Amino acid sequence: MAEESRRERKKRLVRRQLADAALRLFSERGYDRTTVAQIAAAADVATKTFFNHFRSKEDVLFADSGPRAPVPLEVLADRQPGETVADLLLRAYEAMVSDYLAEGVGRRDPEGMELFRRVIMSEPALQGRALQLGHELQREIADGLLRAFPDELDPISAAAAVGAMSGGAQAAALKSLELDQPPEEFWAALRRGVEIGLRGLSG
Amino acid sequence: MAEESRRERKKRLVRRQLADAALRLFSERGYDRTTVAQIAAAADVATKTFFNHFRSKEDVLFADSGPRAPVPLEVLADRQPGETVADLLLRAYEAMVSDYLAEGVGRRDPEGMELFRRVIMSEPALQGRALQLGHELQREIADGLLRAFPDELDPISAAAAVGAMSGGAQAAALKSLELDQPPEEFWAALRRGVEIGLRGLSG
DNA sequence: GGCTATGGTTACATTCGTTGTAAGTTTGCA
DNA sequence: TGCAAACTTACAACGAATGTAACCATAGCC
Repeated sequence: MAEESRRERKKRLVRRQLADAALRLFSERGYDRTTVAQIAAAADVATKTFFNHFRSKEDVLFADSGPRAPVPLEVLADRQPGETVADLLLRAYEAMVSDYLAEGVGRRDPEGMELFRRVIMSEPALQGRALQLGHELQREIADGLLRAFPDELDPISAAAAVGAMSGGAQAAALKSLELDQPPEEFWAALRRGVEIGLRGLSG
Repeated sequence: MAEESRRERKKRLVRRQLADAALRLFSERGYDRTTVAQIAAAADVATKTFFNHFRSKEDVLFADSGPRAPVPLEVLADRQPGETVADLLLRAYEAMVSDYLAEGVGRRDPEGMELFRRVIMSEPALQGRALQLGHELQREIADGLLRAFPDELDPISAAAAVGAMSGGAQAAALKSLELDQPPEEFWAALRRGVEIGLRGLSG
């Protein structure tokens, strides 16, 4: 498992230093008032080295966020007898949240994740990127859901069901953040968003 | 109403020529293989003039898409007696689609809209921007919905309801486009997405 | 231990998006 | 006619991003 050569270790170190320096500088001076040259200088490497590790300035924030899809997809592949679409979708969603809580985003510590969130919220272009990643995740999950209920769902309904749940959850979560609610209420808001997305307002 | 000076007329003309040239070049050569200098040259103006009209290269595609919110907000402000949240939301949504069909996007003709769609789909960054604009629209509608049902809804539920509907509709519509379905099925998919978003899968 | 291919880093040059500035040109209006 | 405001323009500059070729450390092999 730990078959890591000196070379690989150094490479990972540089990458980590670049990512850390970037997050720090972004939150100190702001995203676009920080140049890639400054990030590279802070990590003590050439500017070009930055682009050897990350495709773009944006990417340094998202590249290590890693794929979130495998965990919920595993749940979807393991449909239990008697489980409805909504039940399974909810279970997949809860597994994803648990994984998120356990692993964090991009192996960052809690303070790092808070910085991460604030930087992204500060820049519209970064929000767009985040929404786009969320959308790709939705598509993967919709495909998994369709595989789990091939006889009961069609591609459109599967996409719509996942879109509704994700849209409800996302909107509720963002609203909660916007209202500066404490963590407890945030999780309650997220739960309500999922519920409304899955079963409508009547639930 | 038509109080338009020669100066304003010329300005609008240049803007229109830039937007048209941009859309044409983007669809001919691809988005990032088209430079702003080329767009400006095609419209026979200086490169800087492009940026006097549009904040960025991306903006030339979205700037004239105009606010879509006023129409549904008007419906939300006109809640009818006995109307449920889902009813009103559905009515606002239908008004928005009607307006969309009548006005198009950015006063473009049907072929222009098809080009517009294809260009956006071709570039992830443009998709991100589109998602972001859709999200802003969601927020405005959620606020309007909360104003219409101040006693029955809270900010979180209103956001979740709008997010669920929008998410369902968006996912269904995109899936339909992805499957290359004809317009008739596209509209049916959109309707189904809205339905699932509003009332859950059971509906 | 030395040799060598590999992979990562580096400086350098270049393209393009974007912004600021100052000067020119057209237009609206007194 | 003349002046001020609004637009356009050329020019310079900065930063993101990419390609290239030289350079250096390491891994793997003798």
